[in-house]
Amino acid sequence: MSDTNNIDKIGQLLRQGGMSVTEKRVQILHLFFAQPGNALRHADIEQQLGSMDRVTIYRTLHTFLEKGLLHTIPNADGTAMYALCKDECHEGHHHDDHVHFLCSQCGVTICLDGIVVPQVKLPQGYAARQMEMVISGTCQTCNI
Amino acid sequence: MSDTNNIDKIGQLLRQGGMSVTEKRVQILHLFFAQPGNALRHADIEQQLGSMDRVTIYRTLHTFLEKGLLHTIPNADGTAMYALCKDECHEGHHHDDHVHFLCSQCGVTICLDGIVVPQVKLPQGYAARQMEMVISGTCQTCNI
DNA sequence: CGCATTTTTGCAACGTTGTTGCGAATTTAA
DNA sequence: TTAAATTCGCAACAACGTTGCAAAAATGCG
Ligand SMILES: [Mn+2]
Ligand SMILES: [Mn+2]
Ligand SMILES: [Zn+2]
Ligand SMILES: [Zn+2]
Repeated sequence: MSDTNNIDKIGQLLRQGGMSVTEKRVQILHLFFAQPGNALRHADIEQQLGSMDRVTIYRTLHTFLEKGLLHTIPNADGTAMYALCKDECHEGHHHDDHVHFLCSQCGVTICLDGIVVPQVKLPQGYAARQMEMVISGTCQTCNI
Repeated sequence: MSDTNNIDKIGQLLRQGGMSVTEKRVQILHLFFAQPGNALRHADIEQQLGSMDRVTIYRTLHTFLEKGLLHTIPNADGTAMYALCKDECHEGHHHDDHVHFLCSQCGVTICLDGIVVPQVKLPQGYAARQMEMVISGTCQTCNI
């Protein structure tokens, strides 16, 4: 997908979710569309966008999260990671049942959109609502 | 298991791992043995032990982690959770392949020691080393 | 046991991540 | 174009975690 196509799609997505189309939101969302499967931390965005205020990045990530544009990925180190949702996600209603991969060599976090989190049978009395699966190891690039 | 038995076992475990047996370590480990399947946060320990220094708690958790007495549980909110390892875990070599359950009602995090994380087939080129699975929903107690 | 050595603890100070309040700037809608 | 609503940047704060260092406690040995 070309860069201009991404920018068109971004404006459209924002309006669809009832958000105003601002320069900052477009810039941040553009980073995610540049590498669709990749998760980003707040710090990654701050670094790549140089001059944007920290608080604006935090608030934008929250907005995108609740509007169903991004989802979070649980990780052992304490920092939040965000990645693009598929089109089926909407405001307050996520459909992200895929496995996440964390490369312990290069640090990249990847959505394995094709791999669905397998069901497990819980002990009597437990009711599952959401299942998260994170696999760590070495990624395609680091294995060459 | 009785309280005195726990205290015996705790001293034994510490010596086995080559750690000195100190009052603080015994107190912290005792909390974990009091409710074996339950995970604890730094803040839980600080609250339950009242007068212990924050830094001592952090350092003790790290020590127990690297000695194979505790393992961490990845979670979406940014705080680290710790739970007792099984006997098969040793220094720098964990064997924790069980599913974790997080109750979104009462907040408890539980090791489902009997439920093994299922295998998944990764795309070509990825090499898995560790797999984490966290299921959230409502626990036995909250479902009554 | 008594004593020297090693390890742990508490305190203070600092770093990082994330949140909140508020006025200025931007976006939207009329 | 203009007024209202929203967003942005700054400052200040809070929570979580780390590091250096001196005092206290644990360990090992004669
Ligand atoms: Mn994902
Ligand atoms: Mn566990
Ligand atoms: Zn990699
Ligand atoms: Zn519960």
